[in-house]
Amino acid sequence: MDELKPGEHPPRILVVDDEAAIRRLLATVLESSGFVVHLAENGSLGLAAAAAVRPDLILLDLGLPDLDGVEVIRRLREWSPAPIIVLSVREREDDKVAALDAGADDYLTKPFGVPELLARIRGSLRRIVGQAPEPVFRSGGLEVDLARRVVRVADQEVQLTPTEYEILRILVTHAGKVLTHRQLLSRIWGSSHLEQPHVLRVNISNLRHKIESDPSRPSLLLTESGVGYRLRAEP
Amino acid sequence: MDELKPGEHPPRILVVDDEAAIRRLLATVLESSGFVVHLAENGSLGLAAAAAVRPDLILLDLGLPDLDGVEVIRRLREWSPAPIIVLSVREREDDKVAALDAGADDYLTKPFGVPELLARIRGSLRRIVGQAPEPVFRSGGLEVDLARRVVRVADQEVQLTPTEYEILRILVTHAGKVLTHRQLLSRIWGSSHLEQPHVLRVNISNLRHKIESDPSRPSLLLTESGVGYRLRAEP
DNA sequence: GAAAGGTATCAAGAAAGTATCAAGACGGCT
DNA sequence: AGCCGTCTTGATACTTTCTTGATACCTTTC
Repeated sequence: MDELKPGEHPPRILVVDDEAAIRRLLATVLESSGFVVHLAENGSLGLAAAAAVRPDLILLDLGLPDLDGVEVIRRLREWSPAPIIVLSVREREDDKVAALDAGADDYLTKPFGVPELLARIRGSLRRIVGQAPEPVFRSGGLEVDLARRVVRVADQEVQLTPTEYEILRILVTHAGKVLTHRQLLSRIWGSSHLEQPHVLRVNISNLRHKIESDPSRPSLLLTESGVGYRLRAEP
Repeated sequence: MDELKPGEHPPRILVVDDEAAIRRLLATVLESSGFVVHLAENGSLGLAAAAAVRPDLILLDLGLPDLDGVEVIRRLREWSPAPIIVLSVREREDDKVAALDAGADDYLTKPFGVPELLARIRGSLRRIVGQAPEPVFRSGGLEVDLARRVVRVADQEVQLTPTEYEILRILVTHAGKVLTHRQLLSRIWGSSHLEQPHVLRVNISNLRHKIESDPSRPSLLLTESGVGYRLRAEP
């Protein structure tokens, strides 16, 4: 699997299976692979959990006590595009065909090997990368695309230096909140520069001249006198 | 198979398998299901056919006489997003994991049932509806045909060295994004060269002289000082 | 409203990063 | 072996970014 870029969330996986032993096993394995795991023990709970959690991927046992597995797939597919990987003891081909035609993405027969399961999970997740719209911060005329490391002002691309971008990145990821001088200084220059607010001010000033329409009357990058700086978040 | 909307082309499927009997069987089955089928009997021919035919889906036997199946997957994935379903007699989990991690979408062990194969084909095709991007990148006067490995500038073909092409390929597949020096270095020279940006700079410079109209004032291959490089994506 | 502390801006030198040329090393090929 | 194209390496010129100090401005407090 490719390196996870900083700032990306770990994928959420929902496991729907009635056997407690399997739930525990999967939870352990998946969590140690860096996923966030949610568990449900039957179909109705699974559907509810999927709606609540919005998982990035669903592992679904076909043999559930309350609902038919294929029915669960169909109901999920009414609104969720998340990949569904079916786990089942049934070897019968009809079952596989029905599950896949209902909208499942993959089918694994128990007992399955953990490495294969992980590989199929990686594959399914890899396939949906890029279809999900990437988070872009917008406020005023400002647009910050963290994934592409591109900043636009009034649809015009703006060139930022590494430190300027780093300051903006931190402000964006905490948009609306006040960040103290010390917080910014320690995250960008390290704790040795905590008592040198000057270097921060110069950079904030430069940054304003690049992203504010009237740098002397900031509307986005606001000063909180005596405290720090704050990026205005759109309502 | 679901109803084909009028005016839509039937999906093209490329079958790469060295056993004539299986090729014949699949051709019959797939054609009677409404697909257009193309056949290739080894890895090199398969790669060539894929570039020529641009199939919507590829059925690939892993045990080919000339090239390793995983290698074929990797080479396909350099430019093609088409789903790849692996057909193989190998049961070993390692093989499955390797194929899936190389970019295969699915893995079927021979002998497989035809209905299941068709179900998996339907599933894979359903998933890519509307997202098949043209594998030809265009921006400014630059044209990069990833499938044919051909680069043109102002409709004039340009000869790139292997490393130059590899750099360009990575930039194209992440067009618009900033790629850090370290990302580029590790993907082209491996993680041992992470601290040698010089070799990258020389290659970027050479590449610019081949694809930029004014290499000293780059308009496509942009420098992000202190960070890395980025290929301008057309709006 | 004046003083004190905090903030903004400018400009210049230092440091870091980047571009380019060219010479030699390497590897595949006939 | 000798040729070819390609890759690596070193030297050097160039550009961008960072830091720093001087100075003017603003905000808070009394």
